[in-house]
Amino acid sequence: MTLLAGSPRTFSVGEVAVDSGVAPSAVRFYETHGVINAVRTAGNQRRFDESAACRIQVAKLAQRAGLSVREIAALFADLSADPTPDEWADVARRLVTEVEERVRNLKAQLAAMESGGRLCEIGRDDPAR
Amino acid sequence: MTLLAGSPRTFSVGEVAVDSGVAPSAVRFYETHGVINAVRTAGNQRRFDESAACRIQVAKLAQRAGLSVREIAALFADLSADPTPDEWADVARRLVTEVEERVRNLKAQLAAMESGGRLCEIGRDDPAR
DNA sequence: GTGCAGGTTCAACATATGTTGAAGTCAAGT
DNA sequence: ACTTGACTTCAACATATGTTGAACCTGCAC
Repeated sequence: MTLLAGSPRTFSVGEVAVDSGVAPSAVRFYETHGVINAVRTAGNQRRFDESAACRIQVAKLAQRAGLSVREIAALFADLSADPTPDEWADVARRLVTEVEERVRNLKAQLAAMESGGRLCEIGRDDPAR
Repeated sequence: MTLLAGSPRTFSVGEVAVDSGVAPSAVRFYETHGVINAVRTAGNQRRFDESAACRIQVAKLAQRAGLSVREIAALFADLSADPTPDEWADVARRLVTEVEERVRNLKAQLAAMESGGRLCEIGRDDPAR
């Protein structure tokens, strides 16, 4: 059943920054843009669960693969705090599907250019030369 | 030998815009940033060779796959005006290599997360729980 | 209970990637 | 030669992705 809450350990902005390898300002930026979620202490300080650093590491790589912060936030939207392996698996599947689609598009265009003989008149008809 | 120049047809900003599916302002932007090259008429108007629209179409897809305009310009730097198939093939090879590397990194991180059992402490050691 | 490292917000700055508008010039058809 | 649509440059604006600094507040260790 695994209904027990895991370790209630939380992390400050600075800790998440170190753990994820980005600047504290970036951690705040990701929170305001929905890539990670925070609760607040009585004194208004952010506290993150242990998935935060992980989300950021994935987000950075997803950005390198062409996804915007908005797209990444949307992708992570289904993820609960301290997500289950199943939740992560679903996110991973959708993420990989998306980036592979983009790579497929790129490759198709390149292949069309090369097989096109001379140059890429892909979407164009060229009736009168 | 094929030393004969191909068709000396050139294209205006507006023509390249239509052929590549971007706005004229974007065509000028790509020229100032080295994605495409222009010569100038006596009256200072840009004239592009027929590879320009093609470069832009590839550039848009490469951007979707995570490359910056600067990176794309660097990739196209070796390309001559009206590039040979060999030149295009070399650019295509390097481009695909780069984007596939990024996808590999993304997948590796995701796999590490899932096989990690619980969550991603990838680069971190966690001596005291 | 005090000190201070590290937290808060907010505004300004910075870079990337473009778009828009003004003011003026070019090219191509008639 | 004129007209007119498309071109030129330049500055301002817009959005995305952050960083930096000022001014102030918290949490924790002593």
